[in-house]
Amino acid sequence: MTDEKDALKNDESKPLNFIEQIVEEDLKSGKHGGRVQTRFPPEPNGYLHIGHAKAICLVFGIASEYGGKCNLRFDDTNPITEDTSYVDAIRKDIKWMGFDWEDREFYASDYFDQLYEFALKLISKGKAYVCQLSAEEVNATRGTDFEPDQPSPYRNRPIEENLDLFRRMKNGEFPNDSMTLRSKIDLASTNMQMRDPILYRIRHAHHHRTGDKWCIYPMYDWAHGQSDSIEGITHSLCTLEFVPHRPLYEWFIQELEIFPSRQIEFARLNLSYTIMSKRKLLQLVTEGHVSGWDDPRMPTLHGLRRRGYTPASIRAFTELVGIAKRENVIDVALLEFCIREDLNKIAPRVMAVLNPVKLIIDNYPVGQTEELETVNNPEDESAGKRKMPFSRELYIERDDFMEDPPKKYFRLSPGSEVRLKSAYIIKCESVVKNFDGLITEIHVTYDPSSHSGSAEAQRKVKGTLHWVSTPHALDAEVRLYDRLFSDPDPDGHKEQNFKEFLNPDSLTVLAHCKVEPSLKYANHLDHLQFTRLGYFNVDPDSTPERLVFNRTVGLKDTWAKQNT
RNA sequence: UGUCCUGUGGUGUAACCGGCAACACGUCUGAUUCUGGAUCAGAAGAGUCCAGGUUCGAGCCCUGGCAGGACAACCA
Repeated sequence: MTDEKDALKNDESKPLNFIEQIVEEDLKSGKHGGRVQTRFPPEPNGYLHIGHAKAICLVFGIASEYGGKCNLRFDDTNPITEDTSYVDAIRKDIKWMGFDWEDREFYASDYFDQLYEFALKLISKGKAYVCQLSAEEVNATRGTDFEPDQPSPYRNRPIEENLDLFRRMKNGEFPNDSMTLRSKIDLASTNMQMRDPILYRIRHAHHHRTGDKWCIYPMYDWAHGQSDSIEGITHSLCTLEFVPHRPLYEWFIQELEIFPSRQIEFARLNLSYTIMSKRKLLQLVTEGHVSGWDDPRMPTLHGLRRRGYTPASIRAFTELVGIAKRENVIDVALLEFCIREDLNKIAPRVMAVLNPVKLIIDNYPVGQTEELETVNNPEDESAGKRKMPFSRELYIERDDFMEDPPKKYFRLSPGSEVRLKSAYIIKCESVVKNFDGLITEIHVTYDPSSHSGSAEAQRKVKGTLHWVSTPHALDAEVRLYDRLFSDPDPDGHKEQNFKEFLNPDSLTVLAHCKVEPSLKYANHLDHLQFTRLGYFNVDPDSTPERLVFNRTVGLKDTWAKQNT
């Protein structure tokens, strides 16, 4: 991991993204004494997804690239949506991605006391007031783009009274929603965020960390920037939707005279055919469209992990998508490219027949079995070899045989010769069909001198087929996942509409898959490549009695064109 | 009808102090046959949102438009 980062840093040909440029300028000018400190600030109200992975790689990456540190800080200011189960899931995901926040695990709720003191300071300066308007009433005072808001009747409440009321708010003397603390900024600002934003609301709710200590909770704007300052964050990286909040972020820093963290925004990741909105993902879970946050079809890190994605492939992906400020939609094909590229190197090749048809070798002795050696991974010699049982009856893929083949069909057909992977060259002699005309047996003869690896075996044949020995084959269940949504941009649709694009065929279970016997106790194997079917992992529910495999990603779909 | 952000091949990201628009994915073509849908070789595809201006020279600087996005939660 560290080596990888160092290599990146030393790669002069790699252009700097705009954030790296900012950091380097700051370093050059000696800002903050050359210190770089970032943070990853998730709200524990959902699972992390591939979009968060981009942010994680960015903030941890920037820190390590410039000799800094990155904190993990849970933005837990809203007790009614947050939960410790999410905290645990988020921690697990960041570790899985390969990043380490060491002992710097913080919580915005750690700063509630400090934040309260800050609020008292703001009130004392006459820059905040306790407002007793209801949410509806506040809305009614809102102006328009070119009309200022009407001032709250409580806007000019005396400082002492504000201090008293705010203390009593904190002490629980008032019911939920009865009053708020608002900052006093500029009701005519063209930036809506500056029109007396709310700092605190009353919530008599149990918090997953502070319990019942507090009944007033800070809003995002009041908590986030100040938490950055408290931690001495030098570069506070966030997504574009917070751009209009930056003036407020800076206003608080100036008024409170605290550490000047700088907020820098970048464009969030969007993936085609994929939903990233946490709210919508939650809906998929709660309404039962998926089995949970870790459903293999979910874009969550938990889902991707269960599906067989590797952290390295996701890191490579975030590197490829880059960092910029323009809205973007990344083609899922790029993510799939990254996982194929990774798995191609590490996944052992295994024989599996999805749609089997029997192949009988007429001149092979009845009852004989031999063990043939085959390489586990042609891309990686250190992966070693294994034995495959071979016998008179085999299964091959039904579409690897054609009775009446087109010109460039290089697989098996009447009279043609092909090689059985790691075994012998065979020649098709005849076929047996049932009443419906369906082929039930293919009869072939084999060339005993064409054993894989022998001198005679140098003879060229047109095609190579994968196979499994019928008496030795294991039954397995293979899950092929299609995309969850049929629309390229389901996230672009507002509100409920995204559900119209749910793909009813997103999960297909195929029984009757035949796999080679070496997979009986394959649970320890993380990744496999089933010949021509794609990359798979072993489902956590799999047992030796019931083998279940998830397809991580299919192989690149050019088979039809190659037709060989 | 406001403020802010952003406009570069199909997608994404580059292009130093203005100097022949590059890389990756995707697409296509060819080679290759013990599977590797890999690999190798090659091709097509943008003249940088538009219109002016400055300049020997503009994706980059200036002016004016246009388009897309964000912002009007007691969410973050």
